[in-house]
Amino acid sequence: MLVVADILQHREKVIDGLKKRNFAGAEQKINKLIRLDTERKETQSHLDAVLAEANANAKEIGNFIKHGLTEQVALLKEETAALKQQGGQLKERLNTIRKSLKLFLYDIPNIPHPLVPPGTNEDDNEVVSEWGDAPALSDSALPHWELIKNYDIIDFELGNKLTGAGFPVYKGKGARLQRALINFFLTEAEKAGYTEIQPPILINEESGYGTGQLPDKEGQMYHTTEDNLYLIPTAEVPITNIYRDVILYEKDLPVKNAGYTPCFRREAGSWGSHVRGLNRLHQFDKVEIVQIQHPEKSYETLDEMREHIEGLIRKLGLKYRVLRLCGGDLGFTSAITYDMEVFSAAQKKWLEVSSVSNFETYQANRLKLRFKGTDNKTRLLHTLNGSALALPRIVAAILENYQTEEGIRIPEVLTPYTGFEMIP
RNA sequence: AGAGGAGUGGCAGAGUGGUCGAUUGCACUGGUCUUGAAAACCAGCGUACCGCGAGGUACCGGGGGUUCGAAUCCCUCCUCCUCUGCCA
Repeated sequence: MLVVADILQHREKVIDGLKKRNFAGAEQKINKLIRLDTERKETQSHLDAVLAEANANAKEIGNFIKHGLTEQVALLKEETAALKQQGGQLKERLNTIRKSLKLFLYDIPNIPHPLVPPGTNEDDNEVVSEWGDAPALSDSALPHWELIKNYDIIDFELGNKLTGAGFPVYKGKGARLQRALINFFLTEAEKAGYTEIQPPILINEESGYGTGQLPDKEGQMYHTTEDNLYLIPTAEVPITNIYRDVILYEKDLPVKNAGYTPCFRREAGSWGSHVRGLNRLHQFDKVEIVQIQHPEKSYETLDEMREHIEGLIRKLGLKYRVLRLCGGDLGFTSAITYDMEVFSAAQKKWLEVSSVSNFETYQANRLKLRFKGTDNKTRLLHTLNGSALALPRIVAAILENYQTEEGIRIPEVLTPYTGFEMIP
């Protein structure tokens, strides 16, 4: 969430930023927020004064008792009881104000970075770069949902039987390809200096709030009501929440963590014919990279992460492009996001396989993730994360782009991990 | 899952109703001394909110309660340890 002090200091900038996102009622909401904060300060000051007086009385009563001045004790107790009642009311009011202030802050998204282009939807995203060539496929080339049937490597019907739509079963070389990709991505992350993490894939409510999935995306996560836990939609949640309520030292920065997890998304209401095959699933595998960085260095880090991700796609030999998301398409908690899209040759579609974002202090503020600088001051850190990479669409692109008459060729970098060069 | 015990500042560890935000040790930071280092000595050393400041307020696992006053008493939840049970 945004920092109230920043809102007070840069009111116009904040409002302009929210407008770039097409955030409805930006001005009114910010004004209301400022009023609430003023009220909060006033109430707090008042309460503090009352408590200070009550505390002084309590000490005085202690002294009276010590000296056996029972009448004074009774008198002062009575007086203090009144203060206490007043304090109770103020406290209640303060809590109410605090709560609605928090709700307001939860409701306000991050301010976009100046580089973020204006726009309302994905058509307004800016193509930053493009790399590679689409393979020359024969006329008999098939989309991946046909290929997986023909080669019997991924089975949606079986998934339907076991769980339901969007939970495919990977079989034989299909399963092995999954394992190879995860292994390849993790090894590359390790080479790039990331520490591998294996986090829990169920998280509690607090963690959900920490990285901003709650309350914004409540309905998008699978919820186990018995224990009030959520299945993670991305490894970002547990891996970033490791640093909830943590104060780091400047010398420990940047923190670089990576992890493989399955990811679970309900995708409520976003099902349709355009999401055939592996294009959209309820459960999928992903390797995520997360960095925690000094506020002045986070944009260098963002570039570094982007290069890492692009490197992976290049090594796999897939044609791709990089998009800078426009204000309207930007995630709630993100200040800037780049999407990497791979070209799926048979579908003739761009498929998003990675999204890398700088959240600046938005998550850190909720997480209370700070660092102690060399000046010994405590400040909020910047958090960043990116997919490196999400598997299903990469698999879709590999299957389609590498299909031949003899079978599906495996990209060279993967063969040490798969142990085979061809799915015949 | 049942019984018992415990949760205090970065760590260790005092404190069981009254100036306790908390003794002390270690660690850490600055200084003195030293050719340098170590040792010794001196000083500093949690977080948040309000205030220009002096200063005030809150926080001893979380939440609630008793009391003029709670780290200390009560209730509840969470976590950890020991034993029993169960289990991959």
